[in-house]
Amino acid sequence: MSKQTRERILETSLAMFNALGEPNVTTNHIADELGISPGNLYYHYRNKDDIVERLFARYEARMDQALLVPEGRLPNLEDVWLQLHLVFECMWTFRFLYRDLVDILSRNRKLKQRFARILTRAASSATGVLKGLAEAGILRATADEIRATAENVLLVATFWLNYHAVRGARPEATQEDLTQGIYQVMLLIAPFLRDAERLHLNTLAQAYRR
Amino acid sequence: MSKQTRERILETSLAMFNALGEPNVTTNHIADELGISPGNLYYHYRNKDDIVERLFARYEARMDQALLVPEGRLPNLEDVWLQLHLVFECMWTFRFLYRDLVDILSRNRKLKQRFARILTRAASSATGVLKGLAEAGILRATADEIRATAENVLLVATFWLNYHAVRGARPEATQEDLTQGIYQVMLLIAPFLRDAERLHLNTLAQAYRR
DNA sequence: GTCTATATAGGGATAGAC
DNA sequence: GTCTATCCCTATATAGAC
Repeated sequence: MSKQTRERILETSLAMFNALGEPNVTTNHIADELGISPGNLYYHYRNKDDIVERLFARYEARMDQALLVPEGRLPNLEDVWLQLHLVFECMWTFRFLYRDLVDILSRNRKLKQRFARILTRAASSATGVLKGLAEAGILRATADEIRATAENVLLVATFWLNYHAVRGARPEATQEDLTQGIYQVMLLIAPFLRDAERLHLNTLAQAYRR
Repeated sequence: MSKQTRERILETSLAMFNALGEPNVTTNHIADELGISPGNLYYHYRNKDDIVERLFARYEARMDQALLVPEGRLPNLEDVWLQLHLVFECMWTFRFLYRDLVDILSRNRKLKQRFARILTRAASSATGVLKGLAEAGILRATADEIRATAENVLLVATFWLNYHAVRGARPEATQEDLTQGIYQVMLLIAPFLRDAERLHLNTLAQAYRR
């Protein structure tokens, strides 16, 4: 049973963090929800931060995967869609992290460094893809424009869920809200696309107006 | 002395919230810092949330001012710069609010509604300015592009400080970091500007590359 | 592995003296 | 207005029995 309980604690913690926000979930809440004693929980994990770190490791591994860029050929817009879906689904799965990002990272230096590393990887991925699109003639932008746009892509993606939570009335997001975020990112690069692709994208995006 | 203490509590709370994050500052900390007793603090304010609400009211009033759009004439780029400065300085003054935005608003329905109202006003202000720039011939974009861009302007502005904190290594931001955020917003609308203005803006922005 | 019981610490908040 | 003293409650974490 040991391994199962250990795993169940992680899963339940993730679910509760996502539902209520990490600061609002105590180790007692988690134990209660699982129907185990607080002492038992502390047998499996040293403390709450330990649980957060384990969850972060999973997040990190998944995001590293999502940020991989197809090698050996120039990217196209389909690649961008796919990658954005992978990234947004990863963010959604570990959304508790994004909800209280600054606070969580400020309490744990290691996590802050690791998250900064992910952002750096994401920046280089975004820049690489945009450069590839430019090389393929799908997009037209100067190096400066690409750098600035990549930065805004990171920012919008990172905080889309927070923005949505604060802007919208409904408490929980749906798959459709995620897609809306993806469009919001795509519209950052739309102005630099060839006419055909830009018009196509704008048409698609209309379906997701708030 | 009564009025002075009441006011000093607000000022010290704001400073400590900004420096340490609102969740990490207790009423006892505030009283200690002021050199008064916790009981005295509770004489002036019902609870911590009361303090947060008073600070929010000041934030709200100042942001409402910053969001006013010049009436009776079409806007120009100078107006945009000025307004962004006012908005960013307001956000900076009350940055504790933005640091833990989702958590703070989730604990207080009134604040959530009032913040949503501000965002709505900001959206209509941004849209109005962009439309005005289009009308003045400074900018060229479809109604859909304007709407999407206004949304991204809000998002980037709202979370710029968080993004900067999480991305950069240095803990506290400076006036220069604020200016960087303003450029980041300006670069959202750059692709839609007339050639002369776009080139000028891109040149200016280079000085603020990270 | 799991439980019960408990230690410790801290935060929010109030009563009553001055 | 201000302080001291205190209460209540909750959260983290550990010890020791089963």
